[in-house]
Amino acid sequence: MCGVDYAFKHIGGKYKARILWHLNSTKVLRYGELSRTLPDITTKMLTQTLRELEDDNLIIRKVYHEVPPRVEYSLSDTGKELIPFIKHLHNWGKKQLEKEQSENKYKGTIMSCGKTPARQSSALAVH
Amino acid sequence: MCGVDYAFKHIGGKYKARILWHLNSTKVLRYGELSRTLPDITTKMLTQTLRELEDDNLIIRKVYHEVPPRVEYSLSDTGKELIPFIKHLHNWGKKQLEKEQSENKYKGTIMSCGKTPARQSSALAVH
DNA sequence: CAGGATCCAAGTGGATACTG
DNA sequence: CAGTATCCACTTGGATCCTG
Repeated sequence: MCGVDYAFKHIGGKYKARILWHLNSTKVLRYGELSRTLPDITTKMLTQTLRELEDDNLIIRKVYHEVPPRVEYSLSDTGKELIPFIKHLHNWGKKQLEKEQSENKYKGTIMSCGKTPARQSSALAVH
Repeated sequence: MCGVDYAFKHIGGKYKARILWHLNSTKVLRYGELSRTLPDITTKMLTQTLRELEDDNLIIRKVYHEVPPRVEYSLSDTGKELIPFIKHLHNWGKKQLEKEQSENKYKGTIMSCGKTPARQSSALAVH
């Protein structure tokens, strides 16, 4: 077990980083707001993910005993420590996405003159 | 699709970050060396993970056509851009682990990334 | 409104045997 | 040495319906 392993175990998964990221920009979000912020998430996954984040002390869950019920989620101090890295990751991912997009513009027009070369025959191979 | 999503898709998984991390400390590693560095990985997972990293242009695969065969892996420039953030993650994870250990949650857990400590080179300290 | 409970499909990783 | 090839267990996440 190492730090990298540990970290990925706790903030890996499909939605955790995104939830932390959104909580950082908005400071506090209700359950329904989170649900709308992540349009593709199901209630099961949202609840489950929030529980895990709470168990790991990355977010704070505040329940208001009202009718109708209200629950607010915000970043804990430990969770805030992850923001710089998520930001780095976000920028890197965005850059790569843009790079891929500009490459895809020419896909199928100029680039495809022949068969795609096999992996082993790449220019990197030393003969 | 957002940057965070993209990034996690490409460096998520059980071994990717660890492989990049080790490649950073050692600069270049052969297949067998990586296998020994990550004692719990199977050849199937190691090969598969390396292929994905290569397809995403995060590592460079250099084949020497010798007998016995030799293949060396190293970080690409894009891969190197990920190191600062993996470092952040590593430190955060280590800190959390130590916090938990002092709470006796993980009694007897051995903390290390792989077999060889792979002393941090001076180049790493630059960041 | 903020979940809980099931059931199920897809994806991820492991064990083992074999190869150029 | 550096992988392939199968087969299989487990985990993750999705769909749907229900509730205090």
